[in-house]
Parts: sequence; C-alpha cells; structure tokens
Amino acid sequence: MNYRFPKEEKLKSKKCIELLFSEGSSVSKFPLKLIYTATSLPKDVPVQAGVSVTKRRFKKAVTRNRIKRLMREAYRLHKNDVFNTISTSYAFMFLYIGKQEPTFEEIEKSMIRLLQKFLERTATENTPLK
RNA sequence: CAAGCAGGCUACCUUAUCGCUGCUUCUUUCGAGAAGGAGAGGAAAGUCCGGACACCAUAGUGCAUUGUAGCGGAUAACAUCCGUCCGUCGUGAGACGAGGACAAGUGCAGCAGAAAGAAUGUACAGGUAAUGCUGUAGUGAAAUCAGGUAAACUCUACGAGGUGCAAUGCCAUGUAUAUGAACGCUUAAGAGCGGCACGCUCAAUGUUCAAGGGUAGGCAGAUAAAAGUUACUGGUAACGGUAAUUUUAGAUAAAUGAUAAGGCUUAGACAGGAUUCGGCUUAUGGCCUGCUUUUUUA
Repeated sequence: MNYRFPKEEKLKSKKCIELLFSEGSSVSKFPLKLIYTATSLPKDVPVQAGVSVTKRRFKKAVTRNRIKRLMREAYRLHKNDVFNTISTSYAFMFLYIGKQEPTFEEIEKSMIRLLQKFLERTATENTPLK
C-alpha cells in the first residue's frame, strides 16, 4: 500500500491544467468537485492531481491553505482505490465548492464518496467501447 | 483597589503513527531507497514611504510637475528614528502638531461699519475757487497707515528620470521571419522617451553574412545579509566602533498537515513567505515592568 504523495503525482504542467478545464468531465459530491480527463502524463504515474480553492469564496490565504491541505490529505489516504482500478492515466483537479471552512471528517467522507462516483462513472463510459 | 499613560516580552506544549519541501552522508538494480538534521510572521498583511539590485544612456541640461519643511543629530536612505525649543490638549503620567516666508507679486475674508482698496461717506471742527482736502468722533483685531491668511496661488531651501525579479542573463527544443552585424541610402518623418524642449543612441527599402523570435520547459537571479547573539567601548539618545561566535525557509498550481491520547489560564487570537532590506499603517490573544490620578488603610 502506498500512502505517499510525492512530487511526481502533483499536477504541475500549465498545459495539462488548461486542457483539464476546457475538455475535462466532472463529478461532484458536496462540498467537493472533481474535474478529470484521460490524458498522457509527462511522468510515469497513474494519476496527477491538483487542488484548488477559489479566492472569491475564501479571502484569507490561511483559510485557503488549510482547505487545500485537508483535501490533499484526504486524497493521499484514499487514492489507492483509484490506482488499483483504472487502466489509463488521468489528470485530476479537486475544487472546493462549499462556503464554510470544513473539518477533516467532512472532507474525508466526501472524498471517499467522490472517488467511488468517479470509478462508477468511468466504468460505465468504458463499457460500450469494449 | 479602580481608572488611565508609556514601554517591553511572547505567540500552546508533549508523545505516537502516516505524510510534505530543501540540505548532508551512505547505498543503488540509476527507477529510487535509508539515515541525520532543517523548514513561515510579529505583523509574512496593506503596498503607504525609503534603499539595494536589474534593464533602459554609469540617466545628462532647462522648464513643467511633484515631495519634504522649527533647530540639531542618526542612517545606505527616508515622510523613519533620537534629542531639544515653541504651540495646543489633559488634574496628571503624557499625547498631538503640513510648526520656513505675507520683508516680491496675485488672491481671499463672517459680523459690525459709509468704506476692508479702486469705491464711497455720517456728525462736529478746520481749510479751499471747488472737492473727504485735513483732524476728531463712530465700527472693528485692523481704516490709503497697515494688519490677517501660504492643508490660497506663490516665494525660499533641499530632494525626486522611468519600469519592476512575470526585471534581467543563459541553455535545450524548433519553425520560418517580426532578430543581429557590416555595407549602402536618407538627414525629413519616426523609435528608445515617459509632460515639453535640448541632447544622446538607433534608423525605412536594398545587398551580404550570421543566428534568432513566439509558445511551453530547465538553470541562474535566489537566499550570508546595511544579518543575529555575547562582551567591551564612544554617545543624553537614535546609533556607531572593536573582538569573539552562529548559519537561520528557499517553494514555483507553490512545502508545516492529519489522526489519537494527555496537560495548561479550557478550545490558543490576528493571521501564510515569493527578489531582498529599513520604516510606517492596520488586525490581534496572553504576560510583565515603570509611572499618574482619586479613594481607603497604615
């Protein structure tokens, strides 16, 4: 089991992020939203993921940092389900769409459900192709 | 004890598990792994001043524009800081102050008053060819004698070029001209150049030679500095000098978190570096010191 979240698994390329926002699909489980797309990645990893919190909802940098940390932590603990299931590589972007500062418990529950929904969605998308 | 004034310090801690970003050493199947050690603030914030640094001319001259303004000092520099005088406020500890000049010119001015400067006149007296021509009274802080006002123009002294690390330099990739050099043409218009003028540099098209630009990526800039601590020393102080000693974030879609348990003033406020320093301003939990006033007690 791999609970690490090293540099290689972070979404960094500006090109990938633009592609993600223009062509990506999304699933959401309040207060989280996941934008994803199947793409080739510069590094040899299953998924590259990034997190984002809009400045509009949270003015203070401290709050934004905290939410991003919580999201990264929840992803780190539960990403293995995804890694073990998917066959192609994906780019992820997690957005926080709530308006209140959450607790880790809320984020963790939402993250588990969100990743499950993502797996269900990709499974149905891939079935007709086969 | 209460109310208040001034200043300083600090910014939850401990353990376990998982995890993040650099650094050093070792191992390596060159993918990486292991160990050690380091890892946000007093305001990192607002971006309000002043520097360093980079490029544009080693940023020059005049005007315009604009900043500062008792006096003396500190400093790389400042609108900051220190000392001091004066003024205002406060019982006081203290706080605050755009505190140079109305000795050149222009402007502005409530009430009262005929009239506050280009306009006119009341009463009494004097005087004249005639006239507010002269004096006194009257209004007012101030009456053809001037005064007040410069967070009014202005004057004086000193200062200010512009753009900001997404600056700037280099590397690889790579396609076709928006690049560079030389020659030649022109001396008009234009660009750098930003309010204007001067001045400086470049310079259409063409020929030859050389290699670039956009876009995405990497490296440098980029963390050792007007640095901290201690001792001695000069100075009322800000601050300076000498010696010893320490190394203290360096990311780039952006690192400090999560979970569990325990403790404490019982959920610990305000709040997250982004080229970097000195200030100012604003937000804010706790603790300590000195002082003032009133009352009580001795």
